[in-house]
Formats: sequence, structure tokens, C-alpha cells
Amino acid sequence: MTARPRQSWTAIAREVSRRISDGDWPAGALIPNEADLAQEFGCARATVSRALRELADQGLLDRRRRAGTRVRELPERRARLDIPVMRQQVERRGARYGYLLLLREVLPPPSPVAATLALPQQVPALHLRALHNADEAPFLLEDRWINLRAVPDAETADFARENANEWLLRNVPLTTGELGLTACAAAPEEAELLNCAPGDALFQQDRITINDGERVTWVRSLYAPGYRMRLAL
Amino acid sequence: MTARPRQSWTAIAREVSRRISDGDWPAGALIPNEADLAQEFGCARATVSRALRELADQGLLDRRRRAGTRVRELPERRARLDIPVMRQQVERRGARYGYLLLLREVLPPPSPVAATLALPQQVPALHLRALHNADEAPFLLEDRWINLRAVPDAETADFARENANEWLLRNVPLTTGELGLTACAAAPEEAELLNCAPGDALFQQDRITINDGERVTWVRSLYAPGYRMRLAL
DNA sequence: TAGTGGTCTAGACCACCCA
DNA sequence: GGGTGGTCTAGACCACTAT
Repeated sequence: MTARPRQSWTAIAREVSRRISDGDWPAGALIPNEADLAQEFGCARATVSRALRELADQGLLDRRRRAGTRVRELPERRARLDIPVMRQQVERRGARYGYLLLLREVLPPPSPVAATLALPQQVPALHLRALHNADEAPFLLEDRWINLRAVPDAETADFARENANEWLLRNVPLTTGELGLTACAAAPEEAELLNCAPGDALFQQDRITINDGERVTWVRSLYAPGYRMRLAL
Repeated sequence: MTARPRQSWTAIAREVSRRISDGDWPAGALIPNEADLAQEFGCARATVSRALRELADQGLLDRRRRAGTRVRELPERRARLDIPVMRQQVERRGARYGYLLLLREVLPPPSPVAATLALPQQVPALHLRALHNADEAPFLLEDRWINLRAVPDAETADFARENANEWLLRNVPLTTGELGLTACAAAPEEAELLNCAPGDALFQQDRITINDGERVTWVRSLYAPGYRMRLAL
């Protein structure tokens, strides 16, 4: 009796990957079911399941009950973006972080913002404009609206001292949302604050944050020229 | 004897999330170990493990053997980007996809590209320039270098018919890599191809693709003005 | 060295959904 | 109806690392 070696889910995932990239299992093909693979690899079905789930998470496989597991026709590339807080983003560049609140007011937001926050017209919200600096140089200009119905405490928070991003992370830690990225030309006012020329190409990030179905905040961030966002593929 | 209800890992993940957002387990705190939680929730340790692993993947917890599981000080936001192939990206906008190869040549790449591809100087690589259209309007201009040492078959592929992205997906399906995003001003030549004005702000995406340690391709993509990339938070 | 998370097993039941 | 993936259990051993 020879003891069979213990299989690991990573080894199985690698082998399945190999079969796909070598064309043993072409795009669109149905692959053997978990039980059969478990027998082939000499391991428990749960181990195969773990391996296949990982590959499905990577977008390489499509799994459906009863229908089985298929190789995706065009494997979708997935990239992950880790968004550190601004302070870390600046400090990782070896610069000193600075923060300046430019504007704080409570008033009904313009209607596109009201719609995004799912607020009825004329309901006031908290409007903030702030500048994040790296070694005194402007790094990011943010224009933010906070839904005071979702986070009433924000009205009394001192956003001159703590930036809204970190305050929200502490007070509403569990959120989902959406990110929109685009390029835009610097408006004159923005150019002045970011210390660049009007019309310069800026990296713009719009973000809506949702907590348990409630729209918490909308923020438009403009990065100073030269900013580069990195994602791991 | 009352049978205890079966616990699900999602329910446990929700409960742990709740304890974090309610401040029962503040940022930085050590939470009970898996065995204790399993006892508390009346389930198997594997179920707790699955729940905590998911929250750790989301960036909410830090888990280390022996040291235990901690609530992250500043929960890192993570966003996922699904990158469909260009054809789907265009068709999802309800437009007809078009593709045009502008340039194909084999020659040693400029040194920054050579360095990125980890190629010695003077080693030729495949250089492609192509335009992707949406309903006849230019949508994306790509400038690509392919490492022929990594994928020799690319030299004989017909990139006038099939775009390099899809060809590579079929032939080198399993890759990792890195994505860089930034904003840039349109150069005159680029402006003409993208049908916009020189100096217009463009969304630029640089991508390096790695297969099993080998640098496969580097590509710089310029999107026509107005493009917006969306990520799920 | 001891305590923690990481993983594997063998078995079971269930949810889904195609035929 | 029946086959598939999805999950849970109870138990075990292992890998890592703080102390």
C-alpha cells in the first residue's frame, strides 16, 4: 500500500488552468463534474470545489448547478483596485500629507447630485470642498456632498481637522458603491487650486457610496496632473 | 431537544460585519478565534473560517496564524474592474464594433518598452497600432508591442482580421499583469485619429501582461473623449 | 513551544435548474 | 426527476509565527 500524496486546492487549480491554456479543455467546453475530478485527482470533492470556485472567481470558468462547469468563451480579465486613504496614498510616495478644507456649507444640492443621492429636491445636504496636498503641492481636489439623512452626525463633525474620507471610514465602515473614472480638462478655478494650467488633462474620479441601500455620499475628485492609478490584473 | 438551526457562512459574515460597524469590535481589535466563534454560533469551525476569509478578502479583517484575526484600522476599499474585450465594450453601448489595423512592423522597441518587456536591446518585437471603432466613430487607439520570444506565433497571426487582444486571450489565456490609468493631452497625430482636437483630455490606459513570469505584451490605449470607466466598489 | 489560522477528508443534505 | 454545484459538519493534521 502506498499512501497517495495529499492534494492541495492550489495544485488542482494550476492543473485545471494548464488544461485550459493547453487547449485540453477548449473555450466553451464542459469540464468533468466535481465528483469525477475528485476521483481523478484522488482528493475530496470539497478540494476540487475550492479550486474551481477560485478559477470561477477569476473569471476563467462559468459554474452553474445542474448545467455543470464550462470554460469561459472569452475569459474576462479582472483587475483589483486597492484604494488606500489619501493620507497613505501621499505618504507612500514619500511625501508629507497635508489637508485643507476650502468650503463647508449646508444647502440643497444641485439636482444631478440630489438624484444621485436619492434625495428629494430642496432637502439640504452637507457640501464640502477640500484640497489634499503632498509636500505643500496640491495633489487632489475633492468636491463632496454628504447625505445628512443617512449620516446626521456628519453635520457636527469637524471636517477642518479630519478629512471626510477618513471620518466616513470610521463612522460608516461598511459600504458598497461605484467608481467612475475619466479624463477631463481643468476649469480655470480648478487649475488655480491644483497649480496647473486651465485646460490641462486631469484624472477625474467620481464615487458614490452606499450603506445598506442608503446613498451616503457623492464625491468628485480631481487629481493633479501626472497622477497615475495602478491596478493589479 | 430542539434542533439548532443550520448556520450559513453568509449569516455569520453579516453578523461579524454588524459587530464591526456597530463598534462592538472596534478598529484594531483582536476578535475571538475561530474555535470560540464556532462554539458561539453553534456551527463548525470551517463555516466560521469561510465567513472570516470572505471578510478578509474584502479588506475588512487582517488574519494571521498565531496572531489571530484583527479588525483593520482603516478598512481598505477595494474595487473590482471587469475588463470585457473591446468588441463587447462597444456592443454593450449599443454600437457596432469596428476594427482597423493601422500599422504592423517588426523591429527593436524603444528602450523604455524594451525594459518593460524585459527584452535586451536590439531584439525585435512586433509593433501594432490599431483603431477600435463604435459605429464608425473612433473609440480607442492602441499602440502595442508584443514580445515574440514569449509568443512566437504572433508573428504569423493575421492582426488585420483579428485584433491582438482577442488573439492573445485565445492563445495566452492565463496571464497576470498590471494596469496604469492616467489622463493625458491628445497629441496632434492622436487627435486626428480619434477625431478630436489636439490637447483634448484623453483617458489613457497602460497595460503590461505577464504569462508565467514572461512579459507578453505592453499596450497603451487612448480612449476617445468622454469615455468613462466604471468599477464596482 | 504553543496557539492560531489554513487546509483536507468523508460524508451528508440541499438548492437550483435543465430535460 | 435527477444531476449538478453549494454548503455544512466533525474531525484531523499542518504551517506559520508570536512569545
